[in-house]
Amino acid sequence: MSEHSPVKDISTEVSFSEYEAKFKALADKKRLHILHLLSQQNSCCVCDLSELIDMPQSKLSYHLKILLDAKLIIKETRGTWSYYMINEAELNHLLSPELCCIFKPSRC
Amino acid sequence: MSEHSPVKDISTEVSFSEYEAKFKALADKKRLHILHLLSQQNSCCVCDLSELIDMPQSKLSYHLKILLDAKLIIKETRGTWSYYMINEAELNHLLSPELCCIFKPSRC
DNA sequence: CCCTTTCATCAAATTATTTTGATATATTAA
DNA sequence: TTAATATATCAAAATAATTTGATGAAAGGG
Repeated sequence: MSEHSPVKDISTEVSFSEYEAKFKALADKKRLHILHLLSQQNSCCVCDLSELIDMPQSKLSYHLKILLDAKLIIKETRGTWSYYMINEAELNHLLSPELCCIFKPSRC
Repeated sequence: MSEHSPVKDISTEVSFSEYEAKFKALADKKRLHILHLLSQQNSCCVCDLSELIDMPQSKLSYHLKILLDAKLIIKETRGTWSYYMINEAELNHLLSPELCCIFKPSRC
């Protein structure tokens, strides 16, 4: 690695950690399914999603938190309801245009 | 999910499994580092990579296998040496152009 | 043939992630 | 106020992924 400056190495390190978290969030069939469902509605509350995906609420909340922490989805609270929606800008930054049909709301 | 045909559901299922494996392979700092290093050489053998990344050979082989199984890298055997290189087509299909500077050989 | 190098694979130990069921908080409705 | 609903979080159990050190196979050199 002799041709790299320390500064570049540090910033690359930081990127690796950041992307690790985002790819980790994507690295699960159930979460890909959640993203797919969210991409088909404008926004969706936990209880509706729980029925759609046939998953107990605590399990779903666990997975939503992982997606939220990775900033792949956005949360909006109204009363006791939590509405989740796709963070399209973030997915655009991360994924190829070819993947948009599966994981992003705006169709190809 | 009433508005979807079974066929579409099945193919989406298949996609989810396929992408799960690929994102799982990307979901690790060490493997991102390996991809980054490979993207800076045309190809690299395990022993050289092991020194570059300062990682014991068996551990490195474990991670290379995960990347190889996900088809994110390509392996070429010559004698006792195994040379690994980035599978650029696959990464292009998967990742956004913005990520190319970090994980793909051809610079932006 | 024997020795060395390169690499893959294995089993055991360790560590991380996920699932489950229970509980807690906040909001709304009666 | 009481009851019901929506959601988050917790701790324990269950699963899955990673690390480690050892072993073995294949190739090449002397």
